[in-house]
Amino acid sequence: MTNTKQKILDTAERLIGERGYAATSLRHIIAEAGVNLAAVHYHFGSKEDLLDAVVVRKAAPVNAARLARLDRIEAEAGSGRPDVEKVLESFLIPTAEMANRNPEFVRLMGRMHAEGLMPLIVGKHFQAMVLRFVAALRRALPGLPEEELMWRVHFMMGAMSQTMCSAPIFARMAGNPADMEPRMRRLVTFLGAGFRASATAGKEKK
Amino acid sequence: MTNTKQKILDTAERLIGERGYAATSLRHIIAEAGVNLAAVHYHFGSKEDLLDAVVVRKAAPVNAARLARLDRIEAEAGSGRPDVEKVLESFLIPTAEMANRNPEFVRLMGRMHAEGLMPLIVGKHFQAMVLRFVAALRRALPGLPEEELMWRVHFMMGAMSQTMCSAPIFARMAGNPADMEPRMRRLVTFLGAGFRASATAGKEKK
DNA sequence: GTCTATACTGAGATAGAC
DNA sequence: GTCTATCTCAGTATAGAC
Repeated sequence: MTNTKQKILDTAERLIGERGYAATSLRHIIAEAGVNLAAVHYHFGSKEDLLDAVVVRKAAPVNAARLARLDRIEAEAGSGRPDVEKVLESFLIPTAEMANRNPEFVRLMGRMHAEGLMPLIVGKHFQAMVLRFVAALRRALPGLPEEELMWRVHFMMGAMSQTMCSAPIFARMAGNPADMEPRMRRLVTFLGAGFRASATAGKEKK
Repeated sequence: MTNTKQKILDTAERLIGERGYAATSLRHIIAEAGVNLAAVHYHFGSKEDLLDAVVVRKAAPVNAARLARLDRIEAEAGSGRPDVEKVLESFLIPTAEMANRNPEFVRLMGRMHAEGLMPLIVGKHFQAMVLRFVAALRRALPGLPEEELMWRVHFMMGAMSQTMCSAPIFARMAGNPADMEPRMRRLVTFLGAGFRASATAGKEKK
């Protein structure tokens, strides 16, 4: 990778983490990086593709950790059912670990979520990993209808991305914003109970 | 309200619902509405304030329905504990009802969420209503520590806003995208179990 | 009070010279 | 690979007509 490309990535990561994607202009980035405006389009094609490169560089290690944990849990379960909470932990805890090692990661992910850019990025790069987790949850909850499972995964994704960003309204109780582990553990408890709920509990009342 | 102001609101609502906020320029809106560019800034001040006016016009009836349901539930409960699921329903079902009567509402709210604009709007106009729901949940779950309750409300908000927009990845299972009632009922079941979960279940394992 | 015409600043993107 | 110059389009601000 050329020096110019590296400088653009590093500067973009820092500025987007600090100010957000929409509020960070390419001109601001290139001024701080000391490179030319056209170099961004030469190396990345567009502002959106630059963001993509920045996010992938941060998120790839997290996804690797997630899959490693999931591999271990599935090996332990053998042909039996994996534990729902353990599967959820393998998905959520690596985020917290990455956040503790690399606080900018949280800021960047929080920004992406706050600006509604996560679905775009997730769809491009994380879909395969998510499908593996859905399969693990399916084995953990064999009685749950497939459609119900998919909706609950949907709910989980919403709660998770909300939790990864410290929305201003909740900032006062966030404690150390970079220490995501406690809140991720709360989330595992919450989601675990939701996933275990009987699918028909709310529908038989009619 | 003047005719010009009305036309701007109607056109902005339609175009933003179709294309999103960022992708809809003021020039596009005023061209379709047949009004002058400066009229937008005269009546609304800025593009963001225009969005605000559009959203409030749609969301005010939903909030009124939510509070009416909550009033009824709290009256029924008297001095006892309200039912968690009923409180959640009073928050979630009016959204589905509005969606069935007025499909553009869902599209607009989905766009707002997808572009990360909900926290901004919620903070401005819905905060008081949310606080009433938090109070109702607190009475419904007297054993739950306050901090845990606040995090679970946080999780709920994430799952709900995710559910209100049909993310492309889930579009295939959305059925009629405007019929949100089934998915909101699934969400009530899921969240109800999460809220009822023991707060210490996930923390004693250490 | 309402609205129009017009100009200003800054954004992302691109063509072509080097 | 890199840079200069330029393009189009965005949101915003203001002066003044009705």
